[in-house]
Amino acid sequence: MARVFIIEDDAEIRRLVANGLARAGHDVETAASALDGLRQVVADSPDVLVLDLGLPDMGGDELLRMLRAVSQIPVIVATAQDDDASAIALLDSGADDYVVKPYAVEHLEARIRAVLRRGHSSDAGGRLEIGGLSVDRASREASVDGVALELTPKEFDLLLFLTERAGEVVTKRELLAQVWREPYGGSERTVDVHLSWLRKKLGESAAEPRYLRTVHGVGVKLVEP
Amino acid sequence: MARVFIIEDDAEIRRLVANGLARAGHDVETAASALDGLRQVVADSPDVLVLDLGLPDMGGDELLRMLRAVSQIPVIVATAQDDDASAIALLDSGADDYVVKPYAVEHLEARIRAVLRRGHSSDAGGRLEIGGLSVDRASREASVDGVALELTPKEFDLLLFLTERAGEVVTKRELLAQVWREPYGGSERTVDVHLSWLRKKLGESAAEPRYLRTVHGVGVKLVEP
DNA sequence: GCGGCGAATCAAGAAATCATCAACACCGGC
DNA sequence: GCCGGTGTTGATGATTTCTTGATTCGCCGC
Repeated sequence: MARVFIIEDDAEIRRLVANGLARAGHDVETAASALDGLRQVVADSPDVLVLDLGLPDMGGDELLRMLRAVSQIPVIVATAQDDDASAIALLDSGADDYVVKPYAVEHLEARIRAVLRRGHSSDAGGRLEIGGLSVDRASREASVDGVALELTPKEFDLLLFLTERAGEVVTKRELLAQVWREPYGGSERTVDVHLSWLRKKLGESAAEPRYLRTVHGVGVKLVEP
Repeated sequence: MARVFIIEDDAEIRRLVANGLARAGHDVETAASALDGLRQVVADSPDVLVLDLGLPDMGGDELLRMLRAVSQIPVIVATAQDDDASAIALLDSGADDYVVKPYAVEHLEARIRAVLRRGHSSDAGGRLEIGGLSVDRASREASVDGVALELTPKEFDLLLFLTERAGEVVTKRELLAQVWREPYGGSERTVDVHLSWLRKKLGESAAEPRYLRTVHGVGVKLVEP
C-alpha cells in the first residue's frame, strides 16, 4: 500500500488507472495538468508519481527537471507506445522507470512495487543481499556465498539491475533500455550473451539455474535459490 | 551516531532528508534560513552541517565565510544539479564536500560518514592506514610498508582522496572536481597520468595492482591489497 | 513424437577504454 | 632570464569488453 500520485490529462485514463490502483489498496491522488500536479506533489509528497508524457501544458522533461530540483520522489513515466528514445531520455532526466501506453494497470502496479522496493532496500547502505548473493553499489563488488565475483562493467550493471528487481520478470527489451541505455541499438541476443556470462560467473547454467531463472517467452528474473 | 544540522529552505526536502538521516541513527536539527541556521549552529555546535545552496536570504559562500570565522565544523554543501562551478567555489570557501541535488539520502549519509571519519582521524593525528599504506594529512607524508614516499602535491592529494574513499569506486570526473578543483577544465586523461605516476611510486602498475584497482568503464578505487 | 521457435553457448571480430612514454607548457625561485 | 620541478596534453600500443554470427539445445504446442 502506498500513496500514489497520477498526472494524466485524459480524464478517462485517469479514472481507470486511479480506480485500478485504489482497488489494489493504494491511496491515489490525481491531477490533470503538469502545473497542478507539480504543485500538489510538492505539497502532498506522495510515495511515487506516475507521470504521463504529452501533457498539454508542459514537456515531460521540463516537468521532471523542475520536480527533481525540489524532490527525490520516485517517478514512473508513461510513454506513448514504443517510443523508447524519449523514454530513455526521460530516464536520464531523472525518471526511475517507465511503462508503455496502453498499459495494464497491474503492470503499472508491479512497477510501483518495484520502485518502492528499490527505494527501501537502498537504505541499507547501498548493498543488496539475496540468498547468498551480495551486490554492493559503491564498490561495485558482488559476491556469492562470500566469494567475490570478477564482473565486467555490463555484467555488474546487469546483475545490479536484476537484483534491484528481484523476483520480478524482466524482458530483454527492458534490459536493453535500462542497462544498455540505447534506444535503437542492440539486438536482444546481446542480452542473452551477457546473461550467459553472468550465469557462468555465478556458478550456474541455464539448465541448472540458481539465481537467474529464464521465463520462456518473457524474459528472466532473479530469484532466491 | 552523529549530530547533523541541516539548513534548507524547502520544507519538503528538509523533511525528507531529516527523516532519512534520523532513520540512519543520526540526531538531526534543521533550520529554514541562513540566519536562523547560522545562529543555531553556533549555539548547538553539531558534528556536521548540511548546507543547501540557493537560500533566499544569503548566498552560500557568504554564509560559509561567516561560519568559518567562528567554527571549524565540517560542512557538506548541496548544490543544484551539475553546477560543478559553484560547488567548487564553495569547496574553496571552506566546504568539506558536496552532493548534487537531487541526491539520495544514503548518498548524503555516506558523505557524512566520510567527513566525520576525516574529522576524527585528524584528531587522532590525521593519519589514515590501509594495508601497509599510511597517509598522514597533517604532515602530508605517506609511506608504504614503513618506507616513505616522495610525492608531489597533486599526487599526495590524489592519494589522500582515494584513501579517504577507500573501497569506493571513484570516477575520474569526480577526481577532477574534488582533487583538481576545476569545474570544466582538464581532460580525464590528466587523471590517468597522475594515477600512473602514483602507481609507480607505490611500487605497482596497472597490470600488477596492489592498492589502486582500475574499474573499467567507471573509475578507480583504492583497496586493501 | 515432431516441427517451430526462442534461448544458450561458442567463437571471433569490432569497439571502447586504459596505461604509458614523451614532448611541451607553466610556475616560482634564483 | 634561466632552471628545476610539476602539471598537462598528444600519440600509440595494449588490454579489456562488447557485439554479432553461427550452431546447438531445449521448451511448447500440435
